[in-house]
Amino acid sequence: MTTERDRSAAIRLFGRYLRDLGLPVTQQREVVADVVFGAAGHLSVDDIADTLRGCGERIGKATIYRTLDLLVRSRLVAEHDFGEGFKRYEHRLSNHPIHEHLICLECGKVVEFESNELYRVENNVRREYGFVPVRRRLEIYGLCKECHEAGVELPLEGLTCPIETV
Amino acid sequence: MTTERDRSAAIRLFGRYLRDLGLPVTQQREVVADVVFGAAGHLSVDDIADTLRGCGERIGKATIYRTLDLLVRSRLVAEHDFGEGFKRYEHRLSNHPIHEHLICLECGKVVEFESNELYRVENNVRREYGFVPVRRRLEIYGLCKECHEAGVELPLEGLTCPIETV
DNA sequence: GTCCATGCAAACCTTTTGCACTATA
DNA sequence: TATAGTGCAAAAGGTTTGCATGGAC
Repeated sequence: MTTERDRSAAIRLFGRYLRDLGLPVTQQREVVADVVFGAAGHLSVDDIADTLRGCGERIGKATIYRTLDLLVRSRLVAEHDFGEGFKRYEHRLSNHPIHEHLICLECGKVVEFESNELYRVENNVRREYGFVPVRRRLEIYGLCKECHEAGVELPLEGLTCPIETV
Repeated sequence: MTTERDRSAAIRLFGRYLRDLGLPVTQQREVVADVVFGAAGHLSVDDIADTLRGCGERIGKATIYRTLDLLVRSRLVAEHDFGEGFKRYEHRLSNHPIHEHLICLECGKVVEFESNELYRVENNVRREYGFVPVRRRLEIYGLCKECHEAGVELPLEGLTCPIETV
């Protein structure tokens, strides 16, 4: 969650970003940004549209998409694709601006975690492949603690013979 | 790349998978599978359709999508989303069935690499969060060796002030 | 002969775009 | 007042689905 102070500070930062680019700071942009900065989790565009509708704000989806594009460019917001067929958006105001995601295949819950090992991985690829890392994405899909403890089993649909032995 | 032997073995495995499920082994399914198993890289559906057209095969896209679904379910093929707006497919017959991807933001090249650190990461999340990992996805975006050596610089569009200091 | 697959086109879903109108600076 | 944004609806692009026909078993 975001504190009220972080939230308004973020909106001011977004305004600064827009002004630096010579773009107008419109009401719609501020309202969309406020929804994103004030939310805890990973919002879909529909989530944002629903929230706005709940507040009595009448903002078109095109404007939401266009504002999200600016928010992502400003790096105040991260865009995610968890394979659901649409994108999700998450502000980066937490104490852990760089984190990865655990996604439960049963209930869809997303847990965030940090991994220091990833820095080692990035150093390795830089050294071994000459590849210069800029950003990364690590998602681990599986069963969250609650689903696992509830005894959920995931059906394995693949070949009975593991392909590694082909 | 796949050897001719692996390729035909894979097609036989796919046939077995279909028969185990009581599904017909059709010509179209075998041809699509053959294209995927015979290709080196990460194929888009259009890549597959083009290859088929080049062979004089007249197979509808719906069939390609439906066959890819079966191939992915059989776990002989992996599905990827590199954020291009469409999926890519890669057979899993290599010597390194589990690998991650380095994706060049400049030229789009995809390099595969393996990371033992990831096992450690998975053990950590299991221990710390009670999360049971099933599959993972690690993609590192950046500049490949060639683009980096060619002096390519990526434009940074974000706020000048890093958000970590908000 | 019974299913199921195929191919085509239409539908679907998210995202993007064109355009007349409105608001910012 | 110039410039850019907004909202709506239409378009775009990848993927899925319905349905009549054809093929697998």
